[in-house]
Amino acid sequence: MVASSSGVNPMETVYIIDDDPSVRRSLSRLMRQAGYRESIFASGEEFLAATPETFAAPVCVVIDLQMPGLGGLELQRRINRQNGGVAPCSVVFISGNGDIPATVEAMRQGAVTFLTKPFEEEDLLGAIAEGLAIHRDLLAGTARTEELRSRIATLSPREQEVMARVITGALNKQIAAKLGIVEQTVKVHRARVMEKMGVVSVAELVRSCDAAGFAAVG
Amino acid sequence: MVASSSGVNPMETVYIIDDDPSVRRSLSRLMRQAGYRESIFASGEEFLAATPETFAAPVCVVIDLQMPGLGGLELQRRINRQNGGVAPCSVVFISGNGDIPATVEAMRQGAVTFLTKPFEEEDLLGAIAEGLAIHRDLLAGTARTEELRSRIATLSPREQEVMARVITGALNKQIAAKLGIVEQTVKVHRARVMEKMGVVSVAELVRSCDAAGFAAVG
DNA sequence: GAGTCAGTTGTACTAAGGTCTAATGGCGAA
DNA sequence: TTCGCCATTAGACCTTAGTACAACTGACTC
Repeated sequence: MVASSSGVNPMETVYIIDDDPSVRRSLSRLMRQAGYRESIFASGEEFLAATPETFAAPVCVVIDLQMPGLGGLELQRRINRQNGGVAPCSVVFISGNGDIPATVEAMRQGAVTFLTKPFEEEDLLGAIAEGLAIHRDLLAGTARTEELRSRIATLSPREQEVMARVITGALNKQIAAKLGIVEQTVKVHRARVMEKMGVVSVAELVRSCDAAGFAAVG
Repeated sequence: MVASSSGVNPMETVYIIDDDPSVRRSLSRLMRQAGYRESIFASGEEFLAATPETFAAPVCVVIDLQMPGLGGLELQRRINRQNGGVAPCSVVFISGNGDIPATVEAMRQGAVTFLTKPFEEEDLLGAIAEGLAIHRDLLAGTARTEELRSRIATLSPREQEVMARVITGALNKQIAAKLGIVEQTVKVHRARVMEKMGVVSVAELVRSCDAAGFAAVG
C-alpha cells in the first residue's frame, strides 16, 4: 500500500463538475485539503472533452445534477457508455433540489450516492472514498482481464479453436476429430496455447479463459 | 416459457406491505388484474412472521416506506439478512413523502426502484415485472449453486481436500506429497470426486467448484 | 526467389492419469 | 460383534498428455 502523508493515494483523482463557480472553488479546496488530485469543470461537455475515455488510476467524479446544457444524468450515461457499458469510474451526485425519480435513475445507473445540498463535508469525503475504493477494485479486475485478453490475441486462429475445446474438457483425439486433423497436431497447438497463456495446467487455463470471457465451444 | 392467459407466470407472487388499508385493497386488486398471485400485509412484522425466509419461485415485495413500527428500510434490511446477505427476493418501494436519503439507502440495499405516490399503475407494474425478472434470474443461478453444494456435501473430508488441490492444477504426486499419502490413494479419491460431482473432466470440475464458491487450496 | 510463419503430420519416448482387483485398519451404528 | 463407510496401499494394465526432433505445405513478405 502506497499512501501520502494524509493517508490518501496521490494518484487517485477527483473530478468536480458543477456550473456554480463558488461550489467549484470550495470543493476544489476541500479535495486538496483531503490530499486528492483534483480538476474542476464548469460543464459535462467540458469534462468529456478534457478527460480520456478510460482511466488507469482510481477516479471519482462528483456531478451536479442540475446543469445548463448537458444534465447530470445524461452526463453519467455518456460516461458509462464510453467504456462499453462498464463504468469507467465512480460517480457521486450532488444536488440542490433533486427529486426522487432523478435519484432512482442516478442510483440505477451506478452512482455511489446522491447528496443533497447543503451536505456535510465528511459525507462527501466518505462517498468519494467509497467511490475510489470501488473503482480501485474494478481496475484491479480489469487489469487482469486485459492481460489475459492480450495473451489470447497472440494465439493463432487454430490455437484459439483448440483452446476453446480444451477448456470444455475434450480429449485431444476428440478435438482432432472435430477439427478434422490428427491428434499430434492438436498436441502441438495445445502446447503453444499453454505456453502463450502462461499456464501449466488445464485448471489454470479454464480459470483464465473464464476470467477473460473467452467462450468454450462444445 | 410458461405463461397464463394474461401473460404472467401464475407462480410468481407479489407481496404488498402497507399500513393503509385502502392502498392494500387497491394494490391487491391491481395485482390480481395483472394476473399475479398476491398477499397483503399491514406491517413488516406481519410479513416476516407469515412468509418463509427464502422463496423457491420469483417474488417481488412492494413496501411502503413510512409505516408505524418496523419502517420500510429496516424491513428491507431484515429481508436481505434472512438469506445470508443475498437478497431472497426483489423489493420495490412506494412512498407518499419519501426523501432523497431514504431513496439512496433503499437503492443501495438493492431496491429495484422507488416510486412516489401518486404513481401511474403502469409504473408499478413495470417495476414489479422487472423485480420478478431479476429474482427469476437469481433463482436460476441459485438452483445450480445449491445442486453443486449438495454434491460437495456428499464428499468425504479427504475427498474435499483432494478436490481443492486438483482444481489448482496440482499433479497427483504433488497432492500426495502435500497430504503425506501415496499417489495411488490420491487417484482413488480423485476418481470418487469426479463421480460424485458428476463430471468427467478437470475443466468441468473447476467450473463447478468456482460456481459453488468452493475454494481452491495451494 | 528466399525467408517467415501458421498449420500440418510423423516417429519415438517419457510422464501422468484412469481403471481394476485385492487387501488392510479404524471407527461408529445397528 | 457384524456391517458399512472411510482411508489407505499395492500391483498390473491401459489410455492420455506432453515433449523432442524432423519434415512438408501454402500464404505472405521482402
